[in-house]
Amino acid sequence: MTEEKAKPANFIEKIIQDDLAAGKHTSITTRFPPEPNGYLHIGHAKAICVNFGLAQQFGGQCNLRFDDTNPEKEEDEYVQAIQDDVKWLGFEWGGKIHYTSDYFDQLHEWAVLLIKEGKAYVCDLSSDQTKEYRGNFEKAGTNSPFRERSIDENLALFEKMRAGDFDEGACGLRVKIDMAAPNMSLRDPYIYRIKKANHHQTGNKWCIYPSYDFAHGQSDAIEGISHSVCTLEFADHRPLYDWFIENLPVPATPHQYEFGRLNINYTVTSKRKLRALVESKVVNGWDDPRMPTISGMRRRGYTSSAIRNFCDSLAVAKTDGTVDVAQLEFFIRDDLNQNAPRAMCVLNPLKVVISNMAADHSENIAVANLQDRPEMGVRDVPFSHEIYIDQADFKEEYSKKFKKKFCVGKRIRLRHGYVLEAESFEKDEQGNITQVNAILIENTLGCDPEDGVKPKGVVHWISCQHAVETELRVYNRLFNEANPDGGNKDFLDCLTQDSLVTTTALIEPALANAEQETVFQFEREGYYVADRFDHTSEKPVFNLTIGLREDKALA
RNA sequence: AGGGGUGUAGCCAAGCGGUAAGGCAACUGGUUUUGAUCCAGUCAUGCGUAGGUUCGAAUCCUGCCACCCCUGCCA
Repeated sequence: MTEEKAKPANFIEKIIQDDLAAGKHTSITTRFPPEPNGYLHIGHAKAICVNFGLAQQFGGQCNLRFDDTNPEKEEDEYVQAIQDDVKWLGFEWGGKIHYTSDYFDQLHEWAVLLIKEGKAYVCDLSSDQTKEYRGNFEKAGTNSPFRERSIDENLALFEKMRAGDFDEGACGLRVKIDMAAPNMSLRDPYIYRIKKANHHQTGNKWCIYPSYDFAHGQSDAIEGISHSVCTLEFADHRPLYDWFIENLPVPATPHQYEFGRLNINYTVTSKRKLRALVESKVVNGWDDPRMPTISGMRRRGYTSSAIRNFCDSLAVAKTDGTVDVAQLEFFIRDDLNQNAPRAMCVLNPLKVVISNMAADHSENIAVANLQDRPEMGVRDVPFSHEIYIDQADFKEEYSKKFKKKFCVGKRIRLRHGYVLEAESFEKDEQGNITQVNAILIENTLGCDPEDGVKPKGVVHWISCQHAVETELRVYNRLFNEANPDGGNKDFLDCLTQDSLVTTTALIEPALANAEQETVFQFEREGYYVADRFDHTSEKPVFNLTIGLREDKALA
């Protein structure tokens, strides 16, 4: 075991440690509670890692609960996709999947109880009137004229709401707290509203639905959640959360803790904006490789362990900062560098003819898929007298900046192969170099030239007659602004024009048989993944996951 | 009559009265059959700011400033 410095505990871990030490809990239970109204994104990945991570760390359990209190915005497509994403990230939820809608009967019963205790009332104010009565930051609100309705009247009215006798918006159930509270969420919040929508789980059973505030804490209590961890914007709701727990005969007393949500520069992490990108067809769906959705990153070739490592590197604190994308990219490269098999792909082919090699000669060079990882296997790379290298690797004239490039009179090492020496090159009418003529230095497979003249550089290559064509989808960042949704900018005005460039390239024959979703490092070029859906051996398709780091001095 | 949060390097942060951890980025060198990786090293006399308490303050106190969130029958 290597002695690594322990990561300092974050404030939530400390709270849990204290609770456990004080005997407040013998075990802990957390929950990840997405609303199924869109796909999960990198911000959710952090929440998932925090909640499931806490459960793992303290030997507890984490529930997956769909917070489905607003049927108008939700769909079963999303509940399926969310499950796939959580599983793919590598987490297992405790027991069955939970839905807030599982508790609609109980929640309704508790709402009736609040009415019976004189703590809730049916309010007929329109939404505009409600807004006026609520007051504002500087001014206290005023009580609704319906606040003092009798318990019997409220009971009857609420039953009529439930029975579907009222139109949407005609009235709602509110809890009687304090219209003068400085915390706006305490000014008689609505806890039930009329929505005559079909619900993806409960169908047409209900036409009234509990609000987030009325459902969340009680659901936590029902499930025995000990630590309900959410993001900072819910901090104002905590007093309300606690109010329901105190005023209702709930089976447990969960507590809410808030941490700062994840922001990353050059990307947007709000479902609303991601949905806009999908609906305006800026991208090809929620799983477009340019999307910061979990399914998009997956299709991009990001691995789940890289995403988890990134999330674990993040602070769980109350600050609201913006993490540099470079930090995400570091963890992607770090994982791929250690695990991605290597292969060769030539993006801009330049033919090299080897004059001292028989035209009908061809041989297979056995190449390890990943150095120092023999279990990753070996493949045959065919070699013959005509090969392609990348145009960028041949220079007409030698220069110090390009000391590792190929040029006439200089030697170059073919990656995993022989050493070549360039003799001449040919140009077309436009002045483009069309062919390089070279000689092969004998006995240089796996060893240096016997004359002691070692090549300075190494280039990747493909045998002409064995090359396989592939489609390459080269992705750049979607936004050209570090903060696309900052200030008074419209994030749709910050889109990069060439966020997707589709080209063709030449790959080793072995790559055509790659399994979908396998990420390779195309040596000296970058990491590319065989597309999860479109790649086949007949028509290979690779997506750029991320480029290799580059020496800035050479750019 | 506003309330709730937060300010430590370019970015993310640890620190909880004893003299500024760590990661990313950047920059120097070295190794290298990937200009990748890897290895070694550099990078805050300073903790939003002004005072105060103390032998000693990023840590305690006071004032001020800045930023984020809250006025959905969304979550």
